[in-house]
Amino acid sequence: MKLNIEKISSYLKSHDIRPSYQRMKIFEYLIVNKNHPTIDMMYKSLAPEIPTLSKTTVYNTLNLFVEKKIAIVILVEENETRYDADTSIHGHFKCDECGQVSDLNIGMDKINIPELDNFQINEHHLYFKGVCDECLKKKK
Amino acid sequence: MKLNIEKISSYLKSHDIRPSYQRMKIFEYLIVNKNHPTIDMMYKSLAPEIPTLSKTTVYNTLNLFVEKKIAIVILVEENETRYDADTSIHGHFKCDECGQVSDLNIGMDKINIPELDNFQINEHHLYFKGVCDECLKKKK
DNA sequence: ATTATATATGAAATCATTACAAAATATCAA
DNA sequence: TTGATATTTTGTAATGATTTCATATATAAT
Repeated sequence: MKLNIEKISSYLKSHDIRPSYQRMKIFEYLIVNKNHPTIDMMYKSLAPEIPTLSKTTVYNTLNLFVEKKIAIVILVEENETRYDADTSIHGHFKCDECGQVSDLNIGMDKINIPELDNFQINEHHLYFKGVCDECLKKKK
Repeated sequence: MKLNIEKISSYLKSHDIRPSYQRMKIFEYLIVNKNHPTIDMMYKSLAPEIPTLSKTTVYNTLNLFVEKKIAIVILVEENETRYDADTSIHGHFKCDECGQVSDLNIGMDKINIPELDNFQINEHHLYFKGVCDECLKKKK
């Protein structure tokens, strides 16, 4: 997706979200950074640019994005929630050393689970935790 | 694993955990129920039997179990943590209707992820959310 | 028995998230 | 443009899960 304002605006509109300034900046943050941020990361990053920004607005906006299905919740930690504007089915890896969360290209179609044959599946979640190759190199 | 006290006691000891009454009852709860409980579920279930039980003890005990690797943390909800005494690699399904969390037999070996070739993987997490077959029948 | 160590307990603190009411902003009809 | 109305944003207070901490209790060692 391109980054210009009009693209973001029409993308939000097409998902029944009125494109306010805050909503556009928050959505832009997600697609530019692709870093699976926490609420606090987004707030800290955008606050200088939007001095009146309230953390509540970040919460409200992300809840709206999830409800309208243009973002998903990612749980890789016990104490905080992360978000991703990539709603396609894919996995994640969290490095316990550098803290980065990266994407994994995993089509869930590869995984066949007979136990779920008669189940209705709404959400797919796959993630790993460990140490990434960069951090492994540094540790040597 | 058998359920008798001595088996539990020696299992805890073999993992460097002193088998106090509370610890044994909490571990017994996990392997008898296999229901991936929250702290509150364990506390409410055991409190009548152990009137002096404190919720802090349940927290402390589960943190100890996880540290000593005889239990794992399961994240399927944003607001609460669940636990499982089955530490083998497997997946979970949470039904949004009845709330039950069930096990899935998924060897992660089936999933080959080239992106992680040079990564050290410590934890594997796979879960799905949706509606189970029982609840689908009831809805018709 | 006595002392030392480990564990359990409950109250208070912490921290992410939500609820709520008021202020600010945008939309729309005239 | 103006005013009326609905929507969004904001800040504070409330909520709820989890942790901290000091004390009490139980267990182990001498």
